[in-house]
Amino acid sequence: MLTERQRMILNAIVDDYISSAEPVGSRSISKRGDVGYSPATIRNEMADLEDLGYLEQPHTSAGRIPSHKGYRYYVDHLVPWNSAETAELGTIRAFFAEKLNATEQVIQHAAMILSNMTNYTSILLGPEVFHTSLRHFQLLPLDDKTAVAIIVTSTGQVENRTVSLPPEISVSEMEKVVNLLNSKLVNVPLYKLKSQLYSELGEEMQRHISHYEELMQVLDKALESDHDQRIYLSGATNMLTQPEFKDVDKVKTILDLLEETPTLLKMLTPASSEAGMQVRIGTENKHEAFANCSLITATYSLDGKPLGSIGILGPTRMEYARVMGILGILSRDLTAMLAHWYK
Amino acid sequence: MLTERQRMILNAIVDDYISSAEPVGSRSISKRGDVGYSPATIRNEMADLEDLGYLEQPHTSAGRIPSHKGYRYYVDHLVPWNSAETAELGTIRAFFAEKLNATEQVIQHAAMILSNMTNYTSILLGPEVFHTSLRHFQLLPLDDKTAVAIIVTSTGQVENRTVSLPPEISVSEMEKVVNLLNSKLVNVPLYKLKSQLYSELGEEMQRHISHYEELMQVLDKALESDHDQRIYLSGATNMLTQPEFKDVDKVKTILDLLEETPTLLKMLTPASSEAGMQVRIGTENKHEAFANCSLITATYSLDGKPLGSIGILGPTRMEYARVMGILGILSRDLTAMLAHWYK
DNA sequence: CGTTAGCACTCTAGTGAGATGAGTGCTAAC
DNA sequence: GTTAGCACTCATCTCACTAGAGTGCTAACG
Repeated sequence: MLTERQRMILNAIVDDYISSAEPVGSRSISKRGDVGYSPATIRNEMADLEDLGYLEQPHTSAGRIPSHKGYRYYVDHLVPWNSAETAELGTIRAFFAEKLNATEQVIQHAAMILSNMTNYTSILLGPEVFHTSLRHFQLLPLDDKTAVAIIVTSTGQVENRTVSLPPEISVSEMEKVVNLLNSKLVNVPLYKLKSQLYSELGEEMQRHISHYEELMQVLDKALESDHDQRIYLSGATNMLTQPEFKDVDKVKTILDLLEETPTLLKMLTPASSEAGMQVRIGTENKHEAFANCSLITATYSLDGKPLGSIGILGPTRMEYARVMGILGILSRDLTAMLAHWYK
Repeated sequence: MLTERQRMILNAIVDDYISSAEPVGSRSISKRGDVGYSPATIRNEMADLEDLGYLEQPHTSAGRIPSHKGYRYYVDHLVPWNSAETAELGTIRAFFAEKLNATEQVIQHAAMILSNMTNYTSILLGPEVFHTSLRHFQLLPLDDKTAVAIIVTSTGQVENRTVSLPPEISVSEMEKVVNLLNSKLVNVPLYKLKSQLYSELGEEMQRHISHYEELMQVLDKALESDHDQRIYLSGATNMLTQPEFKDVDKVKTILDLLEETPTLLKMLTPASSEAGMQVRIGTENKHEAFANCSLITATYSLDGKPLGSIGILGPTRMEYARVMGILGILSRDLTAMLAHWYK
């Protein structure tokens, strides 16, 4: 349990370090004014805080920097929550006022806005297709061997994939099946699509249609969602501006990881399942390359169900208060917009 | 006009510098063996080559490095063309053997292969949609206010965009129009779509359909291609491995530019119009941030018309021979594949 | 007893003076 | 025409030294 004074000092140190990226000494804290003690007193407290594990010393004669535990305490107990609200609200409201009309574009645009506002890297997880339902299915022949399968979801997203057609199946048969699908499977959630295909339609199709096996293979391929979630990344190069990443090699491994969709998915998906804001500091992220990074995530939802998440990746020395404020507003607004959109 | 010996020496210097990134001295060239002269002789020639503008000296007591003019000469006259062929052919052939079946996926995958093979950054320009034609158009209502417009091109690419519907237009009218479009505009090149819409169908529609104005606005919006070319970037972070870009600030501006689609388009489009391979060295690229970069581009085509281009961006000290070899093979194979695909 | 001033101590970062060595340009000899 | 030899240049490395920031401890103060 920390004393009030210790909390003040810890808060001051984290604040200072966030904006300067330099170890902070007792004198500079004393001079800030909000902690009315002499450097000597502060030094004593700092020594205690270090013993408790909240601070670290790069070397004997340097100031202190927050440890992971220190950041965690700061985030959990000290972050001045509402500080960002007023300042940033304008930009975000202006963004939503633009009323872009495709979900995908909104998200993509939001990623850009986020990274520009924060100067960190933003990672947005698009609406989870699994939670949306089928609006329309279509199979469009390109030539005698191939066709494009188009799936439109209830949120207006369009997925398409090219499939090759077995020569045994005639065009008219194909059409029959597509019509059947559209009449029976519309409004079925995407993740149930395949199972319903077999359970509800299997029998009927087997009766009316020859080459059942081959046809099912085609449909299987067509309904398979290769990327069930889309990832939007923006401002990855902002990593390079952080002094702690001036070492090119380290930043290379981070940027490389950011190019890998599976890695990002793995980082964001746990957060997307439960609502609210989550902060993962340093090694709390699985990947050791992110040991010096923090990831703040929030979710947006439709009908109370979390649909996707928005995240900001930055150094552990991140402007937590500001970023959390911005993310909070954006996720609320995004949720509100989606609700308004799809009633 | 360079003497044979000068060419040999220039060639040796560029080769050496490409692999070492260090200024190369007379002694090391003499020791290579392929130039059978003493360091002193080579020094004399090097001084001449510097006077002629092919070489540069970072400072008096350093070796020489190739100037832009030197690289240009190397690329134009000295590149050992066929050296790469045999070595790299395997990987590329294996790639095409996989027979991915959607143009888009092939290109995207090709970008990855390229950047992995070369350790540079690859920039691919997707098939220019303008040169393809309409296969199918569809307008799919989402709710009473919005609809998804879907355009399928002759190469199987699917474009989609959300449009908002004016309340005056009824669904049945909408359907009539879409049917009309499909019967009249299929196989029309995309870039002629809008003009044909007005010239061929305008009159007829005006006769049969009320709310002509509003409807045309919707169609205008639906047929507008926001990105008529898609850009695929891969291996941007490979820039970070080059010793000349160890300065984080410089590499930041480069990576930032690479995130801007318009910049990339501007860099690649001139190259995509004329067939063959192009090398732009250093300041030959418009952007001053690319003063230390070279861009090698090749085009792939369909029916003899260049469709798009593939490019490799690296430091001026690039492995020209290898990259040009790889690009040559890949562009030929890509062309062959497209030809085979769409007959 | 909590707080503060003072002081010795530690350690990093920066500076400047050699020393090193790679590489050149020139001259003279082969 | 080619090469060996040599003086010269200049970046880089090393090392010692200094300055400065910051600490920990002790003793004094209210």
